[in-house]
Amino acid sequence: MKDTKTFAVLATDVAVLTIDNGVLKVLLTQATSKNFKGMLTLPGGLVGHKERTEEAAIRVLKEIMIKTDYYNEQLYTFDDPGRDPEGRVVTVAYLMLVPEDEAKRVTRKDASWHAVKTLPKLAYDHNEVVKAAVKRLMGKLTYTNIVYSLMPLEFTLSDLQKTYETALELTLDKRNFIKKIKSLNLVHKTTHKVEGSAHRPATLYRFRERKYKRVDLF
Amino acid sequence: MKDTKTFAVLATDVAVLTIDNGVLKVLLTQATSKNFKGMLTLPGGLVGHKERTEEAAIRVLKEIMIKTDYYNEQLYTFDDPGRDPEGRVVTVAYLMLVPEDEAKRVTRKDASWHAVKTLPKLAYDHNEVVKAAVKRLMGKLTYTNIVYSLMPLEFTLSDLQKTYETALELTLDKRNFIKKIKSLNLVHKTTHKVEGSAHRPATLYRFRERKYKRVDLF
DNA sequence: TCAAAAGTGTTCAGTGTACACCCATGG
DNA sequence: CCATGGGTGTACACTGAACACTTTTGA
Repeated sequence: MKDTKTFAVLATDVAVLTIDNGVLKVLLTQATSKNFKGMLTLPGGLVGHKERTEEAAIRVLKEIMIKTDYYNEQLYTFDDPGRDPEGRVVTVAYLMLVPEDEAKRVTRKDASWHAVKTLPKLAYDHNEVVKAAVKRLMGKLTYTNIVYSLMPLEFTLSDLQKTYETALELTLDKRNFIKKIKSLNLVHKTTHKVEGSAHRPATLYRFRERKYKRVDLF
Repeated sequence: MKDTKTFAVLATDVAVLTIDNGVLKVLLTQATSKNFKGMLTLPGGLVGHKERTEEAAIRVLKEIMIKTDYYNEQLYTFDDPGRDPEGRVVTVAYLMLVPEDEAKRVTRKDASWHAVKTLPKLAYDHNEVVKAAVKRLMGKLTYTNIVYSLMPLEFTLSDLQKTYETALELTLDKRNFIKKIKSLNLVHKTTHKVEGSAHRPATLYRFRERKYKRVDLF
């Protein structure tokens, strides 16, 4: 066996996550393969001969979303020989994070957001992929600053807190949270405030830099 | 392009790391491909048609090492279309950790350990793979208990400390280190001591469990 | 008795946690 | 004036960090 060149079909799938109104969601489309007709699936497709898997992932997403320059990282490679009944398909999965306000900008009709907590059985091993994506997200939220990739340009500190609470499934004390965020120097005030709410207007903040780095949260 | 099935050659490479006498090392073999003749390379090979990449990785390692049931995790998939001059080869890289006392048990003559700090130019993109492996190791040492996979069954607390110091490139205070390790309840004393040293004999310890879990170190 | 590494506690600073009330606005 | 979420400070416990000397052994 060791001298046999093996030709595998190379694919990519992307778990695009966002937080929508206090719910962690993943972007799903309708499966087209005859084996999974009628089921939901992660956006994905085959990789071109000269193409990197990440490029292929972006190419596929461009058919679904207007913008694709969001946080994206390689997640895991799924290689079970039986994962696709049609043959040996190895998929390099990616994790993409989209801010809540951008998540509306999904252009294809068969694509929509689904709460990760209540997913039906997905095509292929995509339930497993989503699980890995959520786990990765939860890990990275606690020891890096990637939360910026889930937030709009300007946001309130309550928004930020809710994002952590939703994604990490915990509740935080408002005063301690703010103290922490301020001590890490991740954000700065803007001169803007949220208008039109039936209560004291919240100050809008921005991240000092939207660039991945390690920081020590919870 | 999106409707073209792409056949890629699927390979696997393993960065096997160990700590040898205060030096972090990686297991390398002689490259055989004509493009990289004479260079060193990570152990690796092509993946069989019905084979998982991890199985293939273990199969390849069995030709080099007596035992292979060490800590092993998928590291990253390297897919640059130009990474192998002979054609499109996508490699799923693994990270394996071997305890110092087991590292002697390398059976093939062309395989040997090399300090990761002073590697020559390796075949393919294997310098990059090693770099990713070391980075992963350093991360996991700080927030999990995988250090067990680098230690022999019994070890002194100084050994353990030196392992962290070597792999993480830092120095630790002995008293604080022991306090930390004890508070995490990771190890327990044995009745054995190290004999024959020209100083007070050190107590040997064991891990309570050699099972991956998150813990909060440094 | 000397050299070498093992083994052991305390103090202090800083961080994490618990906790409650007033503020600004729209309706 | 009421309802709603925004915004703020303090006290205490705990953790992390700095730091030095005695013990046990072999040579």
